[in-house]
Amino acid sequence: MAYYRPYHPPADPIIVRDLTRQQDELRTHVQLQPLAAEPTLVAGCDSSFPTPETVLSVFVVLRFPSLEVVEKVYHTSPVTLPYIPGLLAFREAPNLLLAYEKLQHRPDVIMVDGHGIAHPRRMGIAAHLGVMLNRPTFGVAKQKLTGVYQEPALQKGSITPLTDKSGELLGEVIRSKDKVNPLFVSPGHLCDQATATRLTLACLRGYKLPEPTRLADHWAEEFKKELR
DNA sequence: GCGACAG
DNA sequence: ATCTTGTCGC
Repeated sequence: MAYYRPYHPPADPIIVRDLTRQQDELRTHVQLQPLAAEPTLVAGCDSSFPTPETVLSVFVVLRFPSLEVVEKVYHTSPVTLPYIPGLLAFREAPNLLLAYEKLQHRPDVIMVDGHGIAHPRRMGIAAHLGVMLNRPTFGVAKQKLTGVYQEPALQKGSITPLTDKSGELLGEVIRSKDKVNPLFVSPGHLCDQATATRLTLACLRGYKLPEPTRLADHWAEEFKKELR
């Protein structure tokens, strides 16, 4: 279905080199481990762009495992960087952090819209945000960034590993709903693959996207409309 | 040199 | 991500 291949405009090589080094430094702080305890509050976050020069980030907090919404906030800032594959965090994380600060509740774990360690340098936006906040995070992406995998069975719940060419596990490809494109789930920080996958499945409610990201996606779209 | 390329 | 209508399939 990918009739057109996205064209990625050339990015300033100086900026790319600097940000890439920052990722390598941040990477040394990442820790993959099970959560200290079963979560009570799970957050979801996502960003939208009301205008090409404005970022709008949303955070929603849900009680777990009931998934009832307990809070939702958003924040907007001017865009400072274009989208560059692999450097998404530097474009969206700063504003996500500002939105996070507005929360009255402290989520036990955060589900991020994007990859965790399933990244060329193992520093996707979920891992990046986790290190910045020093909080548990994992990523749920709709498209692959890097790695290889076999298509999971068409039935909901089917899972396949996402690995790099050397066989290292980067994440898991999950069919969250019958016959819909699978999701790419990977740990970010202070979380492990088993936990990320387990929570993703526990947050499904009949839709392709797990509730935290689905609702964050929804509100990112709603708040965007309100701003125009 | 040729593809791949989160949101 | 964003623009943007109808349409095919379950």
